[in-house]
Amino acid sequence: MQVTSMKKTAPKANPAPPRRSICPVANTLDRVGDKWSLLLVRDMLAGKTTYGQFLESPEGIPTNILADRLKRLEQFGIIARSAYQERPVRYAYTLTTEGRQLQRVLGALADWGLENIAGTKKKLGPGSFVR
Amino acid sequence: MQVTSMKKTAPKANPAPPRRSICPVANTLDRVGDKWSLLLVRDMLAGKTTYGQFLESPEGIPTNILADRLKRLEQFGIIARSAYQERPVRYAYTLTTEGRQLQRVLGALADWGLENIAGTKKKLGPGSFVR
DNA sequence: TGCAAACACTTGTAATATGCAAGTGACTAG
DNA sequence: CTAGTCACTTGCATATTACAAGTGTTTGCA
Repeated sequence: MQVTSMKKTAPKANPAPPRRSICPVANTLDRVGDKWSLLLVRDMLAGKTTYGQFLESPEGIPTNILADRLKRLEQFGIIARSAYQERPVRYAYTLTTEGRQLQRVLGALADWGLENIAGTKKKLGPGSFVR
Repeated sequence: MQVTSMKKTAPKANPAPPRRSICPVANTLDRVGDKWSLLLVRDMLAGKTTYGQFLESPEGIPTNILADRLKRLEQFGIIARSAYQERPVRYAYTLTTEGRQLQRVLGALADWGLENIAGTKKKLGPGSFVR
């Protein structure tokens, strides 16, 4: 099939999603403002790196949501994917520098929950990200 | 009406929604982990109190979502509703002590956005909640 | 050589949430 | 009496989420 013009192949890869406002809070929420994204960041801060490890978390993220969120977070530059072995290829997901800076957000969310929601507990130990 | 046993009439009014885990982050996200709730908290920290004022924010929250979120946040004890005038009755929504403590979360989200998302700006002035 | 199992997903489908437009009721100003 | 405002509610189309099941690649083991 002959291509007579390149009209359809856009010069930009992504058409830049419309932003709700210039507010930094609104823009941050558009990236991680859902029920799952920040839990994945939490898990990565705690040292988890693989798809299987994320599935083990007690909240029980559905597999399709997990795949979607990993893709989104990677597109936003919050996490990076790298193969940690070939044959079979296995991927490790880790936080970028940007992603690691979300630690302050996670810490604030955790503090609020511990103070204001009965029955919440921080799991201390080597894997804990808090402070 | 005779009550032979109290098995069915629960001592609690609400059946307590199932929690995903005891993690303070997950529980906090179950209350405010969506695209709109924290923007309303932001607006209230900035001094807004009425339904109409929330609608004016640049993000453009739909009216049904606004009504729903105000109800939810009130149920969670994050905001309180009070009539500031009778005839016609008009309501003011304000943060509770718990709600005001979300300021740390908002501050962290704003800081992250300002550092990592190009084009975001904090609107300084009398209404700014940052710090 | 065959077979079960693990990993990292993808697909299908139903339930739920969101976004948009329009409508409602109580009042108020002209 | 009419138009307009405020604070919502309702209907409906679309999008997102949750749950279950399936896929392809590879390894361990009999």
